[in-house]
Amino acid sequence: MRILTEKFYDRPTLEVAHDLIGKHLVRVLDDGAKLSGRIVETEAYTQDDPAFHGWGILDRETGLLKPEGRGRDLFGKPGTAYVYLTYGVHWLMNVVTEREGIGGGVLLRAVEPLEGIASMYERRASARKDIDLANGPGKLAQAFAIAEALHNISITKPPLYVREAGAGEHPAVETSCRIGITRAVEFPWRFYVPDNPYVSRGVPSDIVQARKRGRV
DNA sequence: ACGAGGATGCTCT
DNA sequence: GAGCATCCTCGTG
Repeated sequence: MRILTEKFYDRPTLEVAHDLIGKHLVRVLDDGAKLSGRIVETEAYTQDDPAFHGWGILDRETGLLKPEGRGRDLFGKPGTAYVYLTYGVHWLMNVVTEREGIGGGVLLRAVEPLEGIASMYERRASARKDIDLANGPGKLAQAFAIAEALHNISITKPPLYVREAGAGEHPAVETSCRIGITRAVEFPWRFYVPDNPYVSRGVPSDIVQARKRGRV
């Protein structure tokens, strides 16, 4: 099955986020063991998006990029990994999108494990069922041994890449607002496979905020 | 079934 | 010093 090339990621971020659903994320460990999973949930982040890590990198007056800052690498080459630590505890993985110089990223939020499941359980101590292995962005990274060392590497070849799915694997895709954010909560930029049990249990942030308001 | 709270370190629209 | 693109555990029903 074909590996997605740089060209796939060199497109509008929302299209990439949508089209990644159903594809297979593949990780080859140092010992050669292969892990894979079907992508069932993604989120898009663009340079015109206040929730984007690179939001402050682009100077809106001059159009120039600041040289420093965490989100700088989101303006780099499409098809590279953007891996960062959140809450001081969990690694999260994005795929860089859009041509070099334009900011964009797709957060991989959940996969349905396919290969290397026993290996995933070794790193996911609290997982009781396959569903718990990678149904969230932090869990996914842990199951697939994705951390700082893979930041900024190309994801068009081992040890990390995405491949086409088999014929007939074209799941339905639904959208919602994104999960776990406080800015631009109304952007409907989360993509997921409806009724798939491997999708994360998170509640979209627009709903979370509406509930909060209702309680006051 | 929820909901609350803690962990833990990096970044700073 | 606050705020995280989160996850886990331990309460109460």
